[in-house]
Amino acid sequence: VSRVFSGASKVSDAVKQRVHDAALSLDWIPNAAGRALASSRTYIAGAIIPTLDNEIFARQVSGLQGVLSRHGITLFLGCSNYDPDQSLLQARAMLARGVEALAIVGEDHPPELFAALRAQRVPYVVTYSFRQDSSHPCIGFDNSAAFAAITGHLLSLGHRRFAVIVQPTHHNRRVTDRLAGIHAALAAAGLTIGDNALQIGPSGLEFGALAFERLMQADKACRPTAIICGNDMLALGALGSAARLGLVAPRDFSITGFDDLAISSRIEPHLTTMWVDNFKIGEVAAQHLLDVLVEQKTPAGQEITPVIRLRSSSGLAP
Amino acid sequence: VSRVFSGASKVSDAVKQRVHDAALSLDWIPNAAGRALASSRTYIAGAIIPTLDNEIFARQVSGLQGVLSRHGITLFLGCSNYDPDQSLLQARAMLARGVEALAIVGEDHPPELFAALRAQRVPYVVTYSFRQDSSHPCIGFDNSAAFAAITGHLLSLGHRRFAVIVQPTHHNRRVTDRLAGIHAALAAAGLTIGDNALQIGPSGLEFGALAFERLMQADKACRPTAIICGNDMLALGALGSAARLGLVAPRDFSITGFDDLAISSRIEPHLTTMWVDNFKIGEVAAQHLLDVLVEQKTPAGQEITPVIRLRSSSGLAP
DNA sequence: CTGAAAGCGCTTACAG
DNA sequence: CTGAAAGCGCTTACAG
Repeated sequence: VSRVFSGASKVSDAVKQRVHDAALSLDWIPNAAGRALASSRTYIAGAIIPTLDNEIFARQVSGLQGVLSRHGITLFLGCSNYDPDQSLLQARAMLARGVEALAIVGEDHPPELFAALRAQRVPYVVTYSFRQDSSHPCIGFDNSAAFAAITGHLLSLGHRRFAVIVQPTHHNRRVTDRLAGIHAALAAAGLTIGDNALQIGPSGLEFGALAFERLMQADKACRPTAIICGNDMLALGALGSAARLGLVAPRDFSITGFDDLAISSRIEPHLTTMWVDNFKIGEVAAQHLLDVLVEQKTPAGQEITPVIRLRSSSGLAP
Repeated sequence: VSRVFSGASKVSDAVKQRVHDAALSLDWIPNAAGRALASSRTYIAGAIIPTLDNEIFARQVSGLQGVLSRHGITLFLGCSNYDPDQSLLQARAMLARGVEALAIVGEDHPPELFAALRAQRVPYVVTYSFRQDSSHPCIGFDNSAAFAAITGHLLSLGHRRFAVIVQPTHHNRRVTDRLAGIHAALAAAGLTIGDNALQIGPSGLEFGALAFERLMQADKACRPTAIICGNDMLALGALGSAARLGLVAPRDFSITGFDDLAISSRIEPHLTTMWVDNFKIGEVAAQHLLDVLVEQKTPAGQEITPVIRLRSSSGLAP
């Protein structure tokens, strides 16, 4: 039975047939626990992401799942909800169940998590974030460079008064890196962001709207002319607010997002933003893990470059 | 070691300590395959959804995953991409890996899939769809009744010329049911949908926009005054198209969606739609499966009633 | 409370 | 090509 089910080995067709018939009539399928124990292979991989509520992570999981299932590997999914304790728990549960490889979004996790992966000799890749000097194999993009590029675009349009609306930075190095990129690009132009011009709050339309109102309460002479948002949702929320206040981009202000959601190019004004191929990140991550598992390669990183989409929400400074 | 790690049994504190110390210094964690083989429990459940690209399914998986992981159960995730062959393959892979329970979106899957679940005695629930006379335990809502309700709302506003924009019906009973609900409600009012007034195409902004243009090419006297869309994305696409054509809801036409995406209440006009608590569907599904696993209950269904959100995209017929 | 042993369902040499 | 046996790492009575 084992020889028949574990593929191409020397079994006569007659026996093969007999085994298959018996399996069919008994509803028998091989037991993975027995196989795992005997072969020390589980054909299971894991993915840990912050949340499925954000389509960028959902797309990554799609990419991972597609490639892995084509190679006979089933995927465990865990969500940390941006809580490092949760990501550690999920990782431990997956290790105990014998995952052979793990993809995890970002590198801001407890050191115990990476230590456990090393101790169990489970190959892993960090996805979404990419830093040249990271101690982990990364598949993603440089958050700092991406936001420096957006800032550079707005500077080239003549903007001098900047504001920023971003997600919480707590346990989220990606956001910290984005802020660092903005600060660096502004500093190179001799500019800074004032205390009131940095709005930090929950990712979503709601806070984008609120933050925009706060920013625009200032005297017209001091108001920011360029608003950099940490993602499209925040920017779309801000644009909703602008419509209610009678402010129009790019006449009264310029605004940028990040992610290039489907809706962002289909509302007025079309949103200037950056697109990251998250599906590809998932696929590349899966391929890297397979390379390590199947061909014993050492896991390397790979940078996936985001693409800037210049649209009508950004224009020359007034 | 087994007694220490499998929880509360009679082991002296001294031995407990010694075992934990040894485990720590050796980076030892229990092997799930051995445990599964000896105990015939795997602590694994599975979820099969059409796609993660749709936030309604992503939310459902979040709900499932949260409840299950709190009960020590890890979740396999599979996506079928609306392909019945894929859902069968994924289900088989999960059964072979010993899932103890399965949640699967919708009931339009190959009979072999449900037969395999029964043969392996793996409890399952069908999610998202709910039909009183279904042969499966369902946790979700009645797609037909939901769309009959939307149609009823538009009828009560005096509309008599209806059009429909929906997703492909192939291998997707949920869409067929939605159409049936619309047809039934219209038939009760002595109305039908003309051939040209039924637009079927890929779910998304793109096709929504295209379908709307097609519908509005007709003479003003024959144009539909009420457009029922299969989901919010199609409706938002249609509204984008309307803006370009200079048509305004609810003055020139009324339009409805389904899902109540975050953006739907934040663009002009606010979209009339229906909201389904998909997170709750996931949580309830997980709880039902746990009830079956832990307390040997027989799986029952549960209806999760959608909520209609009346907003400014629908109004009195011209 | 502790130790020793059988057995869960496979894979993998090994002998024929 | 086929059969028989050891062993993977646990759990679970059982004896003490």
